[in-house]
Amino acid sequence: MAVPIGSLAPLLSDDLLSDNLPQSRTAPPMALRRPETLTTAVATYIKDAIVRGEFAPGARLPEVALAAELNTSRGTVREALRTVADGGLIQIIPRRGVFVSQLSVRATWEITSLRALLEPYAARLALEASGSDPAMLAEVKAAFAVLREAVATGDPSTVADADVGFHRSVFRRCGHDMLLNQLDTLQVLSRRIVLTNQISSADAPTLIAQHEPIAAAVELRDPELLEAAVRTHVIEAGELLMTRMAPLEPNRARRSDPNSFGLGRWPTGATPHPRRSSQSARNGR
Amino acid sequence: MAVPIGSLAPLLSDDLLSDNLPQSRTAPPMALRRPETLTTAVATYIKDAIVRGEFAPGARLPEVALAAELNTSRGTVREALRTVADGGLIQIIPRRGVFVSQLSVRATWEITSLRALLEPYAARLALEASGSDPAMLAEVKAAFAVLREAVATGDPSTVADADVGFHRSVFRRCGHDMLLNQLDTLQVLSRRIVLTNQISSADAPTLIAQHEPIAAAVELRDPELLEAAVRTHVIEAGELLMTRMAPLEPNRARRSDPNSFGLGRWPTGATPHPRRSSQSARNGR
DNA sequence: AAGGGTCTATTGTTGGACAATCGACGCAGC
DNA sequence: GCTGCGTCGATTGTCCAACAATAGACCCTT
Repeated sequence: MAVPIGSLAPLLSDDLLSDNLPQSRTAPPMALRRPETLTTAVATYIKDAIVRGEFAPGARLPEVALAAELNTSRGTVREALRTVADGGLIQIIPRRGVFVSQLSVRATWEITSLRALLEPYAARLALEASGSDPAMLAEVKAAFAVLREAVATGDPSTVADADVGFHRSVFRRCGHDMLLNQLDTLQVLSRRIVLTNQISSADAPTLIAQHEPIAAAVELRDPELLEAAVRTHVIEAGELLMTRMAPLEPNRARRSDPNSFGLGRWPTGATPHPRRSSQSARNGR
Repeated sequence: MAVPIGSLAPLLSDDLLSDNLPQSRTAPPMALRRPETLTTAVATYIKDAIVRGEFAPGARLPEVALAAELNTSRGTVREALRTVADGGLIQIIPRRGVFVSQLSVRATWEITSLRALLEPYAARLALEASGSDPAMLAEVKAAFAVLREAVATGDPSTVADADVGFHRSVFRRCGHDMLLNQLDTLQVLSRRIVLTNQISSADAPTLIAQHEPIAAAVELRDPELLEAAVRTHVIEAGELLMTRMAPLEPNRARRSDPNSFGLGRWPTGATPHPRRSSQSARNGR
């Protein structure tokens, strides 16, 4: 009974729960303090499972089944679900249940445009905040290396992780908590879309090529150039995804305004890398 | 007993709950369908109470007290709290409780910079989507009128509401759900900050003056001008708030980088209201 | 095949219960 | 007097068992 949700049980019931039981006497390893609460653990687990593609878009997540699989109470699962819902990964419909959110072209556009707006700014803040500290550059370079490696392996999941890692290395030090949260959330959503629309190994060169300018801009310590590079990449990647998934989405066509979103509606680049060239600037894209 | 949280009880126990009880036989007014669930009601109530200033920043919100005041179970309150937490109004610290989030200068900077980034874009999308439809302009004008009126009354709360209303009228039709959500959330946060840092009636003229260009840009149907106007206003308003609250925040000074955020770190305007003459056309894209 | 009625699975919500933890209080020792 | 260490209380985290309400599926009738 209980809809087979996936291979959830083994992980939680054995690892997390045991970590949650009797250990109050055994000199709590201060370093390993678990800031987590069971609810948190469940939430991140569900989140991961979704991102990992364990649940198809539109799939339903019944509370009882989850609770059973995870060996927790319904209440805990409910709380966890509300938490996950903020990330946009699932959708809670009042008396009908929670569903893994769909990956529509429109959603992709929304996510991409948001990223195209936020990420360049964050990157610039990070670079400016870094000053002459080489830490950021080192991190970006390392992330880039990881990305190359990942691409070499060809494993989509590994590539996706590396991609996320690279981007994060660029904006991580932005010193803007809200912004960072936003971007992390958006990236999770992006990653999920990327993974479900298999990036063929044919895209590998493109992938590397697109990231190149970003790393370069960091190396040059040119905030404006970095901004432009990040924006360009985010938009191009988004467009690739959208064009690739468009044919797979037949319905949705009868929208009053067919291309009210569609390609092209991107944020105009802040500082269209202005001086640096008289005005190639114009179309950040 | 039970920490007196505020005048919560009267509203919920009498209004919302009654709406939640027996009415299944009385031909459910389809129009008035309550998409709400008790949890939702509690959540919005708490949210409103905070925004209304009923709870001071840093105040604690004990679950039991809330549950008692609202005549609901702890579970429901907990769920509601998790929901409210996403908005950033409260902060849940794992085994310590939930607290009304602080209104620091830094938080103000984060909120403002985010708005300065998102709102202009949203406004532009809305304007472009509106095409020649006069609906948007009408709405903006109406909202502006309401704002003038509100300023005339001098009631801070009314003014704040009118301000929020005006802004929303400008970006509401952006056709970008995520963006809209973001902005609504940010606006709630902004509003709270504005209200706690009493905008004296002396600011009235400034307030009106700052909104003027926005309405004008909408009337001219000039997306770039609108973008610039919105960005300028958001930033100026934010700076006003920050300078006003800075002196009240003595600590926080010993940050390694005192003005790692202070004024000036704003997103460079896409088109820092530069020309508008020669080639604004360009963005027809 | 359409309409309507019933049934069932799931969600929303409650109440009570217990362990774990954080912070406060108060006591002892320097 | 101040610092450090147990105790205690209040609050949170988590579970359980139960019930009403609802949405959707199923089945029956016409």
